[in-house]
Amino acid sequence: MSQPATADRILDAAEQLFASNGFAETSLRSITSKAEVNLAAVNYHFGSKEALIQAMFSRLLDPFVTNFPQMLAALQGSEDTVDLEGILHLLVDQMTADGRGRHLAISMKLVALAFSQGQERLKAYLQESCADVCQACRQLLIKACPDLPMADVFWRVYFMLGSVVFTLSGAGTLQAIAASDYGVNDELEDIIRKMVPFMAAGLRAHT
Amino acid sequence: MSQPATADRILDAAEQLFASNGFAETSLRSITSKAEVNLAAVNYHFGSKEALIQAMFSRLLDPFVTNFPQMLAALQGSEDTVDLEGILHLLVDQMTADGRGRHLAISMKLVALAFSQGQERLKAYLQESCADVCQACRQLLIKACPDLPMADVFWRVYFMLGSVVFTLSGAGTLQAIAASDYGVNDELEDIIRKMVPFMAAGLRAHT
DNA sequence: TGTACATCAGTGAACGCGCGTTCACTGATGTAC
DNA sequence: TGTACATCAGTGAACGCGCGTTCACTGATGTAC
Repeated sequence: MSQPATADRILDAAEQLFASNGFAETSLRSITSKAEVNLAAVNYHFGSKEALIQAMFSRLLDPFVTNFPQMLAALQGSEDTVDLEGILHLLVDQMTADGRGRHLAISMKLVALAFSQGQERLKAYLQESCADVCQACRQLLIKACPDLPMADVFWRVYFMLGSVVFTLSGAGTLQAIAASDYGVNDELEDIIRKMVPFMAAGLRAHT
Repeated sequence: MSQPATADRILDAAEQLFASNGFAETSLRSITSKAEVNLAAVNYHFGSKEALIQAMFSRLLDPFVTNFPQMLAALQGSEDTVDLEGILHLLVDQMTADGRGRHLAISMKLVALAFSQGQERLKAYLQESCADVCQACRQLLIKACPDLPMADVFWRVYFMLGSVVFTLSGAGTLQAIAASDYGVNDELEDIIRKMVPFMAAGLRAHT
């Protein structure tokens, strides 16, 4: 019966404004103004600014966290020799699915933001909801790199995560530099694909 | 004649508080309280909160930007075949020089913060003051990887920067996880050194 | 050497602004009898 | 079918709090004559 779109309009505006300005820098007034809803609607639908931020991350991550296990299962079911590039390309495909170009950059900005200036509550929530996914990835990578000590796999997962989050969250700026200094016009998807050989080689490197 | 330490005490407190809480989240009152100086001293010495943030980054980056060229010169003077691992280890040594362990994590947090939630003014300043250093690094890496297209070197520099900034800025949390889940107690310096083979292999990877 | 003035480093109290939040209220839709 | 009540979605105006900033002021040090 056509759910009222107010809450979603608030979340849409919040994503964009938080991503480009930060959490404390973005006022509820600017969000409700962009979403064209009443100021009090935020507290009516979400309860508080902090709860709005959590709800925003839930909407962003829940589909990913839900889809991930079956994606991994499909991958593991096929063979028992694991192809590193195959895993990474699958992750990339997952991220770039259904043409969510701009949205991906926004998501990564929000993740970077949460890590660098989020409150403890938010970080704990993110760590908890990603723990399984991270664990599953790590298992897969350990299998794909049997010669590498587990502690090294651990760190290299974060090295890769850093590359992805940093590059994609700053993609807008970096694309502009690349275009003006090197005349290359890489789309976001091109940049992500360029990461695959870099990360695969990094993972395979001898300690 | 023993310069008054007030301004430096403010900068010290600002570094720590901004790094752990963010710019807008940290009030001048909390900074001056930690520094044990009068609230009005910030505006007396720096003019505004924004100017304080810029001054903090200046103090942080200026020594690095100043030292960097002669460091590179020393490296280039030695031979004309450039050793990739040699460059990276030199950068690592530069970062970990004079036992600035905790300080490095704080610096990286501030850089991550500036990228993800800084105002345009600050980002422009950082980009400008790092442009030469970045350019010099890129030249060196292009020489070290003659088979790689320049545009790829460009992107891979940011992949590496992302690994470094992300991992070091979250080092505290990650070290705790590593210790509890894998029983490894890597110091900050160990983590940075682990990055060298990862990044070198990533740089050498075929596109 | 002494006096007058200038600069410097800091201080305490107040200012006004923008913020997140609250509250009494409205109008539409759903449900019970 | 009609009436009474309940719930839901939203609204407009106000509240008080904490913020960055300002300003008149103080006391110490330096400089000129």
